[in-house]
Amino acid sequence: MSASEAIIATGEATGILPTGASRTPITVIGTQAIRETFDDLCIQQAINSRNAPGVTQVVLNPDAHCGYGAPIGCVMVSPSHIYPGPVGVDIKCSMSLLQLDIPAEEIEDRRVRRALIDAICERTPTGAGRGARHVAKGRVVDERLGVEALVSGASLSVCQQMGIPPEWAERCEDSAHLAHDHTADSLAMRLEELRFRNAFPNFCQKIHQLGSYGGGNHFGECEVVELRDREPDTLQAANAFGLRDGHVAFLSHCGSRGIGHQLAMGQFRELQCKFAEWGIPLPGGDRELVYAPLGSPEADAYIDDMSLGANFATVNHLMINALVLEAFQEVLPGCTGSLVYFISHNIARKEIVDHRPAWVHRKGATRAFPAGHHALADTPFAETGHPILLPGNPQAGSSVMVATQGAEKSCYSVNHGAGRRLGRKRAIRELDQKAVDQSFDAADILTNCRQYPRDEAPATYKDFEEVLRSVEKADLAREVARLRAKFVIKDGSAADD
DNA sequence: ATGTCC
Repeated sequence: MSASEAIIATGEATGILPTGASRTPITVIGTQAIRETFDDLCIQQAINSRNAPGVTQVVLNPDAHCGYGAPIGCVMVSPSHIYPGPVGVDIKCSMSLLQLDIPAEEIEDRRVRRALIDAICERTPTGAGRGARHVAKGRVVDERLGVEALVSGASLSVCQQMGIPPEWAERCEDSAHLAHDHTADSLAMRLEELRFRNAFPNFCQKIHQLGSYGGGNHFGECEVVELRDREPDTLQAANAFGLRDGHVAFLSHCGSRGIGHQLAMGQFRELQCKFAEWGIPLPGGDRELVYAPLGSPEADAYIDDMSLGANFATVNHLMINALVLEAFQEVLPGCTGSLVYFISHNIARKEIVDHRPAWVHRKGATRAFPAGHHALADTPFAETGHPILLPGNPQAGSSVMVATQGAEKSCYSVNHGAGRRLGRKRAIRELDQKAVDQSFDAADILTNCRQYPRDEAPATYKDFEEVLRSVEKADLAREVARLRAKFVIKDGSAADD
């Protein structure tokens, strides 16, 4: 039986995979059209993850596709083990949304939008590369403050020193990540140890990347908020989120940049060496699925490194939002902005699953706690559920959703976007540059790119409507607002040849 | 995702 034949559909929206008589099957979220997008390797990765030691549940989301060890677009739960691969190479890659008090009409004029693009690009660099690409009005963070950000995340002190409104920390899924022993001191010691071992060449250059987007699928996007409907539930959620219908908002997607990459790769390498040295069998024979039992020095080290990367990503996002707000204020003096939410889709968190604590690894998956969830008790979202930020593509729009009680079936998780349909190489080979650029022009969506990267064109992503239909039919979440793109900030250097 | 080949 081939891997894809192992999918058993149990309804319009969910399917299961048999993975052995005694285990809970994999939960698959997706309409039939979506399930057909899962290729054999993606399914095989899900099965390997499900059969891996200590794993009690795996959820495959509609945006799933092949990843490092585990599919991007999956949730893996373990009460006893931690898995670096199912967090991924970009630790705490996340979404954030800034609501501005600007009516949509004020940015209708293309010249205003062009000025905004320039003002934002002067502050927030895009692209990979050594350190932050030089930008005229970026913010330089020195070594001492960089260390403080890595160790304590978006603390009051860090926010104040970086010009981040401290109240934004309350609008974070997690504003700070602690060490394995729940202290920040151990994180500081771990960071010192890593630097002593020279695990961070060019540390200061990596710190300079605070406030930058990076490349690949990372982006900043100016949106107009369009509430889904005027039903009381939608209005209550929109109100709690601080969303304003018909007004401008700014959506950001980025992660922990070079430092998270260095931390993740270092962990993969070290654990793979230990598995080889000790002759431990690899789950599904895949070295990308190495793991560590909780309580072991290896697990402690991974949790610490993940937290360091996660704190960088958090401060990076908040600084980007502060810089974007500053750019808006330069072009449209007097405007104000407030953070709707900052939420990750590449992180492992300790949560309660089936009444006991477990590490929930979300790899290209978004936490989805509904109204009344115990973990939201002391947050602004206790009565509504927190905002779920899902990038679709600039032409289909992006979505703000909120979880329903049905999200329990997916370990309180949803997808993290549309998911890739075409591989990058194939997209570059098959898509016509002129057609891609003209499609943006026709939709009146401006970009900072001279040429929009073909491997990031909307056509390279799955049908966003079908993905959202999968989420709603499975009764995981409902849409609160659609975000309509007005301009995109992205690394366009690859398409420039 | 990534100092995308030190």
